[in-house]
Amino acid sequence: MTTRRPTINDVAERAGVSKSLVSLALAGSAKVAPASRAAIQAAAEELGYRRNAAARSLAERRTRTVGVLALTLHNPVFAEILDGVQSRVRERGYHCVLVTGDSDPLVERHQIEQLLDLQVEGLILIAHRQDRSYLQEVAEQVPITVITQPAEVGAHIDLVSNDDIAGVGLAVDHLVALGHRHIAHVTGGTSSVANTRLAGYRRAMQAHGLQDCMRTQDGTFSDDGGYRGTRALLSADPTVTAIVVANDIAAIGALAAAQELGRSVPKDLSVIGYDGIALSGLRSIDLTTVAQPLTELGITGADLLMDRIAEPSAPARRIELAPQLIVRGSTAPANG
Amino acid sequence: MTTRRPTINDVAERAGVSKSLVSLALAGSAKVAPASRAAIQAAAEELGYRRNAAARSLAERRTRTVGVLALTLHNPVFAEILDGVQSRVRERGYHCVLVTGDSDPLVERHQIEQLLDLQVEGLILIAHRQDRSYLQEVAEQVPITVITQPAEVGAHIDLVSNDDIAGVGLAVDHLVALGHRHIAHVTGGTSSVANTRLAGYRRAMQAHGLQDCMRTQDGTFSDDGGYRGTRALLSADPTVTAIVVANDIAAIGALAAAQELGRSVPKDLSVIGYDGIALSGLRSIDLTTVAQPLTELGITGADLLMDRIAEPSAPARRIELAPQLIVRGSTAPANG
DNA sequence: ATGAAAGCGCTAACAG
DNA sequence: CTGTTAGCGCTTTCAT
Repeated sequence: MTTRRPTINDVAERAGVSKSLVSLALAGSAKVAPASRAAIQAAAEELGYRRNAAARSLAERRTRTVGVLALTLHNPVFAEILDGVQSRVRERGYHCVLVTGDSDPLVERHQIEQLLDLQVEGLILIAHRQDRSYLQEVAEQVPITVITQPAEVGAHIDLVSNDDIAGVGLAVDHLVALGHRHIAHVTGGTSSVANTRLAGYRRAMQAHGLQDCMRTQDGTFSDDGGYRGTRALLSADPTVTAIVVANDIAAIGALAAAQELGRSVPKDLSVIGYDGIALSGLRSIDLTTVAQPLTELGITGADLLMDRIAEPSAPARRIELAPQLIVRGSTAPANG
Repeated sequence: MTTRRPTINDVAERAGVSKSLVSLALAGSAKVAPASRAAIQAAAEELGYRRNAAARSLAERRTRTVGVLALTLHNPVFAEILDGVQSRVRERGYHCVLVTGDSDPLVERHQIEQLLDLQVEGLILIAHRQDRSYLQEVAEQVPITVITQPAEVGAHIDLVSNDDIAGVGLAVDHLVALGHRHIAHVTGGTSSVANTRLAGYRRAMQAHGLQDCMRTQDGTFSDDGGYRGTRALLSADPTVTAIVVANDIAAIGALAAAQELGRSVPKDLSVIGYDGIALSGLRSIDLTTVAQPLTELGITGADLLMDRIAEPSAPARRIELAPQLIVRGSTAPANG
C-alpha cells in the first residue's frame, strides 16, 4: 500500500523480456512464445501487477467507458433499467461509470461534465432533466442515448422509450372495460414524461367518448405527490370511481389516501399505477399497473449507444417499446 | 465529435503561451499574469477544451477517485446510504465510481478488480459478500472502508456500522412493552448482518426472560423471503403474536403473508421491520421499524476512508452508530 | 511570470 | 516471436 505499484517495466524486468512483449502477452496476443507468456504471467502474478487504466486509455486513445446518468436511485424503477444497461454494456466490452443527479438539474449537469472529463466514449441518460440545447451541445462531443424521455431531444441523439401514450391507453381501456366512466388522472408534475402520460390519458378518454368525465389533478412522481393529489381529488369530486396515477410510487401513495378517506380499494375505487416496478407486485400492495419493459429499455439503450460508438455517422434511431398491462388487485368493476 | 478533442497544446497555441502556463492557469495558480490567464481562459472556452482525466492522473500519479461498491440497487436502503457517501466524498474533493455486484459474490469480486484497475485511491464496500482473506489482500493495495458489515472484517480496514444488536433489542423491548411474549424472528438468511440481527433477537429475548418463547424462522432479506418465512411461521405456530423481521423489505412481505392468513395487523399480529427505508413510512405500508441512520452511515464511511487516504498508517477505526425505533401502525398491544 | 524538458505507464507501429 | 522507438495529454521541476 505504501510501496509503489508495480508497473509493466517491473514485470518485464522480472520476466527478462521487453515491456512491449509484456503488453502483448497481457493483451492475449497469439504471437507470444508460450515460454515467454508463462514467464510473464508468473512475474505479473508474483508482483501483483495490474495495469494502469489511465495509462492504457491515454496510449490507446480510448477509455472503453460509457457514462450512465440516472435521475435518482431512490425510485427502484431505475435499478431495473440499470440492470439492463450494465449487463449489455459489459457484454459489449465496455465499462459503466454510474452517476446520479438526485433529480437536481444542476447537480446533474455537473455530473455530466465530470463524465466528459473522464473521456467517456458515450453517454446514457436515464430520465434526465437537461434542456434540449445543452444536450445538443454535449452531443457534439460524444454520442448520447436517452432512455425514457420521449420529447426534449434534438438531432443526432438516439432514443429509446416506452410508448406512454399507448400505455396510459391500456390503463384507461381496462378501466372502461370494467364499467368505469369517471376515471381521473393524478399527474406526475410538469416533466415531459408526466406530460406525455397526461396526453395519453386525454387521448384515451376522448377515444372512449368520455371527454366530459375527464378530471385531472396535479401530483408528482413521489409517494407524497400521489397521496396529496388523490386526497385533493377525492375530496373535491366524490364521483370519481377510478384513478390512473402517473407512476407506481405515487399510486402507492394514492392507495393510502383512498384508505384514509374510507374508500376501499378496489371495491369503492380502482387505482392503477405505471412502471411495473417489482414493488407493485408485492403481495401487500398488489397494484394493477402498466409495466414498461424496464430491463429491455436498458438493454436497448445500451445497444443503441454502442452501435453509434461503433458507427458515429449512422442516422439517429428512435425506438419505442410496447408497455403491458398487469392486472392485479387494485382494480375491479365499477359499482362493485 | 468526429474531430479530435482539443488538448492543452491547442489551447496553448491559441493563447500564444506555453502549455506549462496553461496547466498552471487552469490549476488556478496565483503566479500567472492576469493577461495570460484571460487569454488562456478565452482560448479554452472557444475550443471547448476539457482536460483529459487519464492524462492528468497519469502525470499526477493519483486519480482523486474512490470506488464504491453497493450490494444491490434494488433495495432502496442502499440509495440512502449512497446519498451520504457521495455527498461527502465530493465535498472532500474526490470522485466516486459506483458499481454493484447484484448480490453475487463473483460479480462483486470482478467489479472490485475493475475498480482496482482504475487505480481508485480507496474503496467503500456497502454490505459486501467477500470473505475476510480476500478483503485483507485487497486492503494491502488500497485503503478499504466497510459500511454495515460488523463481522468478516480483518485488520487495517475501517468500519462503520449500525449497532444491530441494540437495534433488534429496541424492537423486542417495544413489543414486550406492548405485552407481547410470543415474539418470533424471521431471519435474513446466513449473511453476517442476518446473523447479527438474529443474535440481537436472542439476546434481547433472554434479557426479558423470554427464552422459552423464542421462535425463529429462516427467511431472506427480500419481500419473498419475508412472505414465505412468515407464512411458514404462522402456520406452524399460531401462538405467535408478534414478529421481528430482518429488514423492511422482508417485513413488507410479512405484512402480506399475515393478511393472507387472516391475521389482521396490528390487531392480531404485530410486525416490525428493520432499516427505516423511506418506503416503510409510506402511508399504505406504515411499518413500525428500527431505523438505521442511513445517510449518516454513508457520510461516516466516506470520512473514514478519506481520513485514511490522507493518513494511511493511522490505526483502524470501528464506529458503531445508534439505531432508533420508529413506531408506526404495524405494532399494537397484545391481545388487542 | 513563463518556457523547456522530463517523465507518468502504457500501446503501437516498425524493424529485425 | 521480440525489442526499439515514439508518442498519448498532462503536471512538474528547473531555469530564465
